[in-house]
Amino acid sequence: MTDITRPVLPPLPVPAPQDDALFVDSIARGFRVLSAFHGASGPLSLGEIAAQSGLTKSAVQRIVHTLRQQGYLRRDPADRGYLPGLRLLDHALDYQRLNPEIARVLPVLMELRAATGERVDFSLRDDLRLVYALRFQSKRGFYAASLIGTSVPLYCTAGGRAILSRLPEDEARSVIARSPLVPYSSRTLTDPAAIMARVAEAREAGYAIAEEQIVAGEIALGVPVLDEAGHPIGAIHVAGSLAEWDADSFARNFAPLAMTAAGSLNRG
Amino acid sequence: MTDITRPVLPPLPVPAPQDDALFVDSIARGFRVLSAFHGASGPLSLGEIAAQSGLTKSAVQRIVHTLRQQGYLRRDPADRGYLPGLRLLDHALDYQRLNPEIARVLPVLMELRAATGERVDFSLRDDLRLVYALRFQSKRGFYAASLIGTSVPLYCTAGGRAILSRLPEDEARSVIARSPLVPYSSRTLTDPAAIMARVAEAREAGYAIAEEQIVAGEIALGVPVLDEAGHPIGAIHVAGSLAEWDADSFARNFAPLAMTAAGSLNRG
DNA sequence: TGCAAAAGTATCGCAAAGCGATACGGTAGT
DNA sequence: ACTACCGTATCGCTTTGCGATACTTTTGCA
Repeated sequence: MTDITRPVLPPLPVPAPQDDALFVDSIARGFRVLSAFHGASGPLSLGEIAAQSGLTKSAVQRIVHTLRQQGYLRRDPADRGYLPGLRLLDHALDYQRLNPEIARVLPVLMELRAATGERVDFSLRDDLRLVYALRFQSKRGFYAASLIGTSVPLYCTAGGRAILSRLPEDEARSVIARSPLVPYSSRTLTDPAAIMARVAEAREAGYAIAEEQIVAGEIALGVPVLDEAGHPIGAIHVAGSLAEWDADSFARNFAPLAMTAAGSLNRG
Repeated sequence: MTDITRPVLPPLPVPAPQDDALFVDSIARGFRVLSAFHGASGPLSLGEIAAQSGLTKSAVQRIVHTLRQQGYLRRDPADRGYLPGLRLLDHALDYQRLNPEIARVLPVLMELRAATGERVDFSLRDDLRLVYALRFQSKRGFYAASLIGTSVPLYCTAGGRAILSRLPEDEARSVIARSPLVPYSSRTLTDPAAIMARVAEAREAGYAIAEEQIVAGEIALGVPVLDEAGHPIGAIHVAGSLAEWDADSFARNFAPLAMTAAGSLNRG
């Protein structure tokens, strides 16, 4: 089984600290502290947090104190450093509950799960990455990576390419240019031209297929989900195992279902 | 299907703003703003956030500005007020990844899911409530309430009673006394003595059974998960439908499996 | 066993940073 | 057209959080 404590994806596309303005609110500092854990694979000490977040140990001390009071941070049970706290889940729940896109997609995704029998999920775009927002597992499988909030890059995922295929050509190129093109598996495409070729195929077909771009043995089919204006905001995935399917049969079986599902969203 | 935008549970046991000290960091203010959404069932305007959080509109304005920059808040796509932002999921993921209890429980829970074929989940105690941290659905069912971060009270859930059964008697009483004893369904027990009686049964049996305490038609079995010191920190649930099971057969089938699972954790 | 390194806690004064009041432009809904 | 109300902007005052320093405790290694 995969180790969930370790970020599955090597360099994890950091979601741009939002460069808009330079001025640093102390609220932002609080989140800098929490964000220090994005790269962590275990409890963090005050010093480590300070190093990661670029803040003084003093500042971190005070902030950690507050965050602990509020339940957003806690000590490691074994008393080695600090860990993210339970209260963070409350906010994640609010996000899921109140997000209109998720509410719209949920029933359709459930139907798709029933129709395909495979793992299906819905993820939302955040600039260069795709963040899993809903996931329904299939009967058995890689539960390990099934956590909400996991994110994957656009350039090497089926859903990501499906999204790129609905962006203006130059914007798609820009996404790829700005992405760190690291190979996650031996078959990950890292050549911009090759990626754009796949994107073009996806534009034509209306869906994208990705074989083992992230995880060995996995095949995924992605279709874009659009907002009212027709801009891609996320993607629906159907994911299966290469032990049971080859690309052609997978697409033949599931592409129509997935596209119907997405279609009902996009004009419904 | 249930409407996920509305908090399923009426008064939602607010997780105690942590009264420890009165001094209010501005970081805490930031979270006050985010927490305003806990009671919301749609986008919130600046004024509504101000009202909910007890802050000035000016303060809220500034805080919201920062939170938006950082991606923790965003405007409603339909341009009516604000909604929680995607970045919140990043932190929820960190919580799940780095939490040692979750890492410990995950494989056991997967096994239990396979062995039972029913919905199983793991939740962590936060004072008076139980917060869902991991959930594996069964083939079909109430996906609606399946979101991570959902919380339920201790006094009327199988897992909650399982936890109470491992607390010192007076502490269990205190939990019940401090809980708002509202009936979620027509069969919810709200009499402290009756609840304690169930807790005593659970202490004896090693597991707790709850029929329709929260959701009509649902039966749940809960076993406590302990830390090294033997204190209950959470619970494992197996949940099924009363259409397929009665309490006795449900317990006969799943109590041994669930207790074995928890047992392997508690002394492993 | 004992020493060194590092972690967590505490204190305190300065100045930066956020708050509150007030005011303005835009958008609905009446 | 008028009236709320929402979001945005501006600007002093002073609250509030930061940084430097220092102390106690725990960890890890010799």
